[in-house]
Amino acid sequence: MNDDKSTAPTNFIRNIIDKNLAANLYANKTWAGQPGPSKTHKNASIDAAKIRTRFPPEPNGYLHFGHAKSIILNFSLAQDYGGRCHLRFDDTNPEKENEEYVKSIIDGVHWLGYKFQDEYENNLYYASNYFDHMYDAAKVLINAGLGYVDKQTADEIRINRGTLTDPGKNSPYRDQSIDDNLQLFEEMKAGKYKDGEMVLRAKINMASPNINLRDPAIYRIRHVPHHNTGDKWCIYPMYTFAHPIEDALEKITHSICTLEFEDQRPFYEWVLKKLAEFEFFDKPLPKQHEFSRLNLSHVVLSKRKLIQLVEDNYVNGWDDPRMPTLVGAKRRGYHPKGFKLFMDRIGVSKSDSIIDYQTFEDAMRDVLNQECNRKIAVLNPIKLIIENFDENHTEICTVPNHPQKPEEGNREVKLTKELWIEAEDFEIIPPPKYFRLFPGNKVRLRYGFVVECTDYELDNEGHVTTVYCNYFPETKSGTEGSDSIKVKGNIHWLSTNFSKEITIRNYDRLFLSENPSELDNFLDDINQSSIETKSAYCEESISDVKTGEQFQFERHGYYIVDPESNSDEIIFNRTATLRDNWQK
RNA sequence: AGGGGAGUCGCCAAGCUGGUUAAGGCACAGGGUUUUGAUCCCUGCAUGCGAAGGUUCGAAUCCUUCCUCCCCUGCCA
Repeated sequence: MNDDKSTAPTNFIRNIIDKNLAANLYANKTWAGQPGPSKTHKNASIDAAKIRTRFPPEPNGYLHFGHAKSIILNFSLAQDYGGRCHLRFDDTNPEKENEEYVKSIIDGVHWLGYKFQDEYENNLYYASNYFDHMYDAAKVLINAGLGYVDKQTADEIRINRGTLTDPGKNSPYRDQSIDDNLQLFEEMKAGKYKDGEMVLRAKINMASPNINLRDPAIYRIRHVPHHNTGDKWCIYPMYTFAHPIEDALEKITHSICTLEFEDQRPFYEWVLKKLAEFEFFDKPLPKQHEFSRLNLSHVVLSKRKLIQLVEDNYVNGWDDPRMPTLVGAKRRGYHPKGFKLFMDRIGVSKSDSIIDYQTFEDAMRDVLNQECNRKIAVLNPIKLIIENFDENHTEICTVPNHPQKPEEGNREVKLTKELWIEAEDFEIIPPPKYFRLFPGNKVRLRYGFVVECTDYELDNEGHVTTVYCNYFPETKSGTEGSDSIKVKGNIHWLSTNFSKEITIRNYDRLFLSENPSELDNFLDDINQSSIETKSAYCEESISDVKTGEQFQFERHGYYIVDPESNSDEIIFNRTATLRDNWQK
């Protein structure tokens, strides 16, 4: 599974990096060991990191599968090219961000298996720690006549921005003197003005066909305390201005973001080019590259919709195993290695795409098959009584913990006269090609004996309650006679005397249609049977299991111990079923 | 409508400085192994690269026109 080197990730971003490296673009790039403008890095040594990438989340929500794509992309690039990947909180909007999200994001990145700190560097950064630099950068622009304080209202600015087809109109404050702008900007910072009263704008071109270049706002007034800087600031930079600066301060080489920022790239480049002209930054400057975000079928990934699912209680919180969040994935039993395999398989490109959920699930199965030891569980029990079996006898059966990994060892399971088997493993009138139990048919009790069905019993409603069999003592698994009777069917079982009751939560997809986001109301599309809770029997060896432990219940699927388990009740969440090629 | 992107097998995705039988994965179909109808292993699966023209000995790759889809008019990111 990990020898998936045939699918060796090659994508347009790697091609760009290869080309940049071949051109020796970063040969003279210095790094002072910490972020800063050109003066910080000026006399520093050559950066040991061949490239620098970053994952820059805004701490205003929980990480989801889409973030996982970006995290894995950026960190694996840094890993593969001998570089570094920074985790940077893009916390420039105090109204939405908080520490709780910061913590959960750090946990999520760690959970996926990535480190951003070691004995050499600690690459955990906050955009809010750069506010002084950003303020300085804004003044550089103002001094160069490239920035002005606009007293128009938000509405006026919007109207004067023009439309997609009509050019905008210059602000009456556009030609204010540099000194006035400087003074106004300082007064903004000093708290002299109210929220929204004025804004600092870059002076570019109000007639640009690219709306992002029509004198974008770069600083706004917000008298709101910040989770990191407290009351120090009442003006905050806009993302479009802050982001290129953050990247340049951190000497990022490849600034990778999603497609919707493509139109923003000219401004990103404008900011850096101007600041480099005034020696605020050194070359090489970071370059922005865009890839298409992850879309998964049968899933919603927009923050707004995710919040709705949680707040309106369609799911039980952000870590509900049905949620496409990282905390949900962890609780569902999705494995970090599975995420990486999945990302390798789907690649990175610029085309919009919707990936089958099946592809994701299949990558998980691949990983889980390797990672999980096996257990036996009977989920839908009916009784099987071996008529010719001594009711005082207990037969010890040896069971391998992992069929492909003998080094995982064996365990013992006890077989007695009265057993639980799956209701699905018996049919009164078998469908074509059915090779499990039916009257007259022989089947192997996995790891035990071959039995032949002699009779069965029904309840008042016609449901099978008990199946009667005779066993063939010479056919015990692992003995010479085990092959003396050939059978096709092979079913699992548990002694009614030696089994433990557990709780099972079988999860299924949360949405019925392929693309719920396209629907008028995605909430109508919720799968009402996305969770099924039931009690089941499991082998005794399950008793001392711990939260987070994962197993394959043979012939069923992959299960993980839920945190809500306690000494009285062990709860298992179904991560995924096994593939099933058998159709009736 | 102005600007920016994307269209290669059911779903992804290489290739795209022109020259190979158009990689690979997932899915699917068939076969083998197997005490999980799982895993694993084989085999098959685009005369075709959004469409139409053109250039060329030769085009998915170059040119022209057209079509479809996505993104952009926050003092969000």
